[in-house]
Amino acid sequence: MDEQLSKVYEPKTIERQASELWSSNLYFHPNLTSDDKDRKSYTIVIPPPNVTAPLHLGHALNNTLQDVLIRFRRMQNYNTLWMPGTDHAGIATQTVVEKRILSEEGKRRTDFERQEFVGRVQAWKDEYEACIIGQLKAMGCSCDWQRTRFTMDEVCAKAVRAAFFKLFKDGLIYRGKRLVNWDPASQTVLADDEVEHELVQGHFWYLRYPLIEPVDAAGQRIEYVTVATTRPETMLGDTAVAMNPSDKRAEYLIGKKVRLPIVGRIIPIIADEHVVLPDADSDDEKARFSTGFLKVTPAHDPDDWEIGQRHGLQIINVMAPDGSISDKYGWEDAGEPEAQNLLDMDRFEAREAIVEWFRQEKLLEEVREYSHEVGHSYRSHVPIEPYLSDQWYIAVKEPIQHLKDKFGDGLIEGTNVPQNSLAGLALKPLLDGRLRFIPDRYAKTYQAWLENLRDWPISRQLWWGHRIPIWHKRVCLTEKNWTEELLKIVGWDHYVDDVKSGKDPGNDIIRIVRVSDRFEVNPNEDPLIPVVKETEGEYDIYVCFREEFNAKGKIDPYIKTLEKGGFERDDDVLDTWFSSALWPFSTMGWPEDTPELKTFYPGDVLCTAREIITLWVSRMVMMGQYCRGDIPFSDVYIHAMIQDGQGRKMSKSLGNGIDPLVAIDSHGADAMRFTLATMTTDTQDIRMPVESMTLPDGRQVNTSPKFDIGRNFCNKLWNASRFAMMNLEGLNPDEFDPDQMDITDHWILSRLAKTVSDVTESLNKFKYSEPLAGLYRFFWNDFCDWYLEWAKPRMLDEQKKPIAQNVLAYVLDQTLRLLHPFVPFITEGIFQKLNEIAPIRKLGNLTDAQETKALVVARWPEGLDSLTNEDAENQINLVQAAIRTIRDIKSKRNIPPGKMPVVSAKSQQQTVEILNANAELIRQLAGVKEFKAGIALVKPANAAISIMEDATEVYVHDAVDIQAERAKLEKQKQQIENAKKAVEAKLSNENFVNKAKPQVVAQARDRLAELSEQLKTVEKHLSELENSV
RNA sequence: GGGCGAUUAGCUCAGUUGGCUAGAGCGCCUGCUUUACACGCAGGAGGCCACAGGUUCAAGUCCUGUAUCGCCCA
Repeated sequence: MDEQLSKVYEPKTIERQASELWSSNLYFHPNLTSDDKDRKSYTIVIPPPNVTAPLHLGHALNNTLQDVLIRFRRMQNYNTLWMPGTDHAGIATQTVVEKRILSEEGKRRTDFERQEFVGRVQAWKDEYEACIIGQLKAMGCSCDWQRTRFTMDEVCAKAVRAAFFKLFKDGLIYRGKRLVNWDPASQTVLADDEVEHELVQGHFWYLRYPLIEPVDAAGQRIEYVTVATTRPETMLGDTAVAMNPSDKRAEYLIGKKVRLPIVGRIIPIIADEHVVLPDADSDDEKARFSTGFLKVTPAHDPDDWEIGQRHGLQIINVMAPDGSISDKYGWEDAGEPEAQNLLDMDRFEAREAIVEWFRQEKLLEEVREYSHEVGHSYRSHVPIEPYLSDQWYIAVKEPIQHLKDKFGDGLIEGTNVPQNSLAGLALKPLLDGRLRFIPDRYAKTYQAWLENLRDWPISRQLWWGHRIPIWHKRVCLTEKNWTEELLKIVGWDHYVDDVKSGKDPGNDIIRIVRVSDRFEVNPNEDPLIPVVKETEGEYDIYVCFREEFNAKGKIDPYIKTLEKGGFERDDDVLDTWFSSALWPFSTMGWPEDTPELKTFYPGDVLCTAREIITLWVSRMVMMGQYCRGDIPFSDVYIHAMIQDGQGRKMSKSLGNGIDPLVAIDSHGADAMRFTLATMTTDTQDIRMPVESMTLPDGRQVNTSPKFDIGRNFCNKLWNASRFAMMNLEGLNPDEFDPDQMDITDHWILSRLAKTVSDVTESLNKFKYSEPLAGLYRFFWNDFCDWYLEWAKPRMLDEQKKPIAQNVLAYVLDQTLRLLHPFVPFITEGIFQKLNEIAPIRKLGNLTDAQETKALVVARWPEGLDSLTNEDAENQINLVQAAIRTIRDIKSKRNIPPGKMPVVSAKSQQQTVEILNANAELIRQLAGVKEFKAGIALVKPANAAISIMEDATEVYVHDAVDIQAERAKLEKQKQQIENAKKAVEAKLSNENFVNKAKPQVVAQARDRLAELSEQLKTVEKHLSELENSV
């Protein structure tokens, strides 16, 4: 046996063997046959990792925690599904591929055909998907690999089209002109939560705008107004100057006009409450920097946009999509030579030039230092530009009429969120308690986000992603041509008929929108919009197809006809979160009502990091409710973020990240999992000191000494099991007789029983560190340090051996089961060997570890309560205390471990009985020749003494050292007196005695008695020492 | 600017509803080739629980404020 198992645990082999066992038996692949009908299901859907890059340590944590949960539930006989897969991560992946192609081939995206470029990204995706799945497998994730999905595979794409159609049909998707967060570098729009705010050292520039005519204000002549701005380049698009109506100067200036420098545009001074009044002493920084005059640039600032809307101001966009100054995107009065000079300059270059111009013209009044938050693209990291752009939006606060019956209507109390709006569908379950966050403080983040949610822009100017399933044509409809034009749209006449007759429109949804005012033609009311002279103009026609129509294969000829008629498919793709939102059910085959959906939806847990709460969790709940009518999971577990030893985020740029595969190589997958799980408490951050090391192949990589914790544990588990199995040869369950169990058997079974219930309870509460700490204590400090040591001589005794063997096998079996969710490989490996050596682990009628071929599907321990034994635990506690006391004396007196002194102890009757009954256990582990306790024993003159907590006196014979003895007793006396004083003070306080809980008072009294007894004993021996000198 | 969190042994962290004589692992010190394990065994040292007030018989734990650090969101 010991030949087969090496002394040091070597993870590689065991990891490979266990993986093969699991995958060849499809243990992670739940089948949907009828015999599983009665089992409760348990579902976790993986938050799909990005295919942008390999997994980092944060993913390792995230997936370890999910795997612990799913393995725990699988062992509890739930029908478990852990759905794996990856996310296409539109902008991120496209960006990395673009970068790679640029650096390796010097080509840009636009040098490729769209299909060709997408193919290149696809190749990247294939590479990284394989890498990621490999990493997950290496970590031991028990995902259902047969059902692995990708957000852009056909199963998910179908769901995306179906969901889009549903939203479009319900009128929740619309096209809008808005200021968006524009990333000029990647030239795409970003959602609010993709904008990172960074503190930037900038300036406030004070620019003078001359009035057309000077104004007399209370005898003072005003020739110009001064605006303060942090972004002078936007002044080219100014269409007003605003001031607060309560400003003293307002009465003279409102309604007057200024000439915009450089451009020469004449713009009005308007009144708006939004403008901050200047106040040099204010706590409000804005007031300190304000001049009272605000330049208004509706096309380049969100606040100004609002002001523009309120006052009907002109909207002038002065930039090209790449952030350079341009007169081709809405700026029509750029005729002045000064303005012409600025064209094609980058926005920051233009800033310099404009400031310089003002300086030259003596219109620059002042420049002040100012640090402020500036939004940056989370991808390209350039400052975002508020940019006017046409985008598709989802109306998130629009009530959805046909969901009124199911979800109710009207506003959710205390909010402006309608119950039957998408935001409402996500918020309500939280308020109803059906959706839970763990730790629950995160519920607040979720709630606040939903309550303040604005419409969700879903279009992205990318090539990598789900292309928006809309065909569009802009036509000029006139009184004369409109009938003919509309009839060109295949099916428009049938469509109108269907809608009018109340039938569900069949294969498509068609929307016609007048460009000038966004008026939408309603086929119900205006079946064939009679276009008259006043309504002539440009119209946008949008067509979206029903997914079932697509499925029937009828769509292609239809589209051909459309395209012949001048329709084009929208170029943009959907926001990545759109497909992520569908992930909990798109992976299971929605919109079909598949067996998977019936069995595993709604799921149970989403396990993720806190920045995902808004991006992902909320949208999954929203779309789960909307598409499938139920929440996708009831528990959202939010885990910590891993930081390096200095509390910094792990990142590529800092080079402080740890590759999970490196951790697995250096310490083993189980060790990594153990460490990650043991560090997982309710906190927001985990600090993981990072150390650089050189691999045998010369690579310089990062790892963490923290993984030693896990490795040491695995090594201990390995060796204890190895030792146990060396002693289990020939085990015969029939030779077990419960009456012959000794106290250590009763004790370890009692400790096991408690550990089982503690671990189970903790896991039910999503605790990780707690159950692992409990298991650590049980396995290492109880089982290894004491039980195994006491069992050694029993294994040499033919009488006692069968009992010890059976208990040992059983306890080891149960321990492996409890540890399995945390350290699956090593436990499975040991379990397989245990099955060979001791196939049946049962203790007569007491308990039975059900047989099973593999630990991964073994039953979770339960129902061991009858094995708890307080008497055995109390006795062993006392025995252990006595052993520690003796060991301490031996150590202090420099008695070599091999030397076996005679030891006696004096105590009260009950203790004496316990000590004598277990004298053999004490002799064994304290290393003494003889042990005897008595109530009236006298300390031999040459004995060293130690006084235990309960005042038991322990005498180690032939070991006296008067000096040391006295010092020790004096020190102990001091300690006891201090403790005694504190308790006495407590007890002499009437309020304490009267007000504290009775058991607390009783406890204090007991303590006092104990301390008095100890003190008496210590003093007695001190005085004896004095006398003996 | 809004929200959340952290501050306990040299380091990384536990410490449930106040009852603490404040724990663990690593590190440190002393001893040990004790036939499972030196990735180990035995023993030990080490803490005004960030600071200042308050509530309470009792505060690491509850409240208020201050300081430092971090994260999320706008």
